[in-house]
Amino acid sequence: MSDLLERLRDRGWRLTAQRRVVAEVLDGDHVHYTADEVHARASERLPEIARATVYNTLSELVAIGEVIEVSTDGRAKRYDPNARHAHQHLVCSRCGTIRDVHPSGDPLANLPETERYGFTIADATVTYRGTCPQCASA
Amino acid sequence: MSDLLERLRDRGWRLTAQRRVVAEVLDGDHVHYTADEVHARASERLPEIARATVYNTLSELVAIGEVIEVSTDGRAKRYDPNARHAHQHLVCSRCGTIRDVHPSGDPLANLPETERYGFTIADATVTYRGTCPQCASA
DNA sequence: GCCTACATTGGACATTGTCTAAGTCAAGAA
DNA sequence: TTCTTGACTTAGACAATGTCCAATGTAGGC
Repeated sequence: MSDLLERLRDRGWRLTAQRRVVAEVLDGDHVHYTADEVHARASERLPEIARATVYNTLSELVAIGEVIEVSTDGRAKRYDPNARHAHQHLVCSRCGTIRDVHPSGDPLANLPETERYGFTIADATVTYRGTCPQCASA
Repeated sequence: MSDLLERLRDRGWRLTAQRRVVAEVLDGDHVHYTADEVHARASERLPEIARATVYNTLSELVAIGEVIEVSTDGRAKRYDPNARHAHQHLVCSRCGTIRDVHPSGDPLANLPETERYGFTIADATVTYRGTCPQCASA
C-alpha cells in the first residue's frame, strides 16, 4: 500500500503500529491537519496512542522531508503531506483551512542580489490569504 | 516626535504611559520583536507595565493596521512596525531573525483564476528562508 | 524464541497567549 | 483647577500548544 511506509522502512525506521497510523492519517486526506487533529484521527484507529508519539513522529517526518510544517497564523502548526510537489498555500483568514495552490513564476527570481544581505537563501514560500467560499456565505 | 502617537490620538486613543512606551519600543528599532521582547524592553522604561497590557496594545495596533503580525515559525509571533511600506520578509532558519526585503513583481498576479477555488483573496506574503551571515560563520 | 536498542507512554513542565475582576487614571466638563 | 467617568491597566488564573523524561514495551536481528 502506502509507499510512504516503504520509504520509511528504507531509512531504517522501525515500523510500529503508531507510525503506521500516523502515516495513514496524513496519507489519507488532502487537508492539512494540526498535530492534535492528527492525534484525534489516529486515536480512532489506535486508541492508546500518546500525544507525544504523534508529535515525535510528525517531527521526524518533517526532519526527513516527507512532510512540510506550515504555520500560517500563530496558532497550531499544520502538517502538509504533499512535500513531493512544489506548491504554495491559500489560507482562509477566518477558519484557517489551507488549500494547496500552484502559482506560476519563481519568487526566488524576484529577489535581487542587493536585497539578500549576505543570506544564503534556501527557498521562498508564498501564502495567499483571503476568505473561503464557505466563510464568505456564512 | 513619533507621529505614530499623533495617529493614535487622532483615532481617539487615550495616550497612557504604557501605550507610549510600547509605541516607542516598536518605533525605535527596525528589528521585529516578539511580544515578550517588547514587554522586556518596555519594562526597562516602565517597570510596572503588565504583560497583558503589552498584548492588548499590540493587538490594537495590529487591528488598526499600524503594525503587522508576522508568524514565520510556530513560535512566538513577531511585530513589524513597518506596515506603511509594502515589503516581504527574509528569515534566518537558525536564529529566527527577520529582515525586511523588497522583491520585484506582484505574487497575486501569479495565481490564475483557476487556482483560486472561489476564495476572495486579500493579499499575498512571500517569506524567504535561509541562513544569515552571522549563523553561517558560526 | 531471546535480546537489545529503539520506540512509546503518561504526566509533568514550558512557552505563548487570553480572560477577568478590581483598581487606576486621562481627558473632557464644570 | 478640580471632578467625574468610562476607558485603561494590573495581577494572576487559565487555556492551548508543544517538549521532556523515566519507566515500560516491542520490532527486528540473531
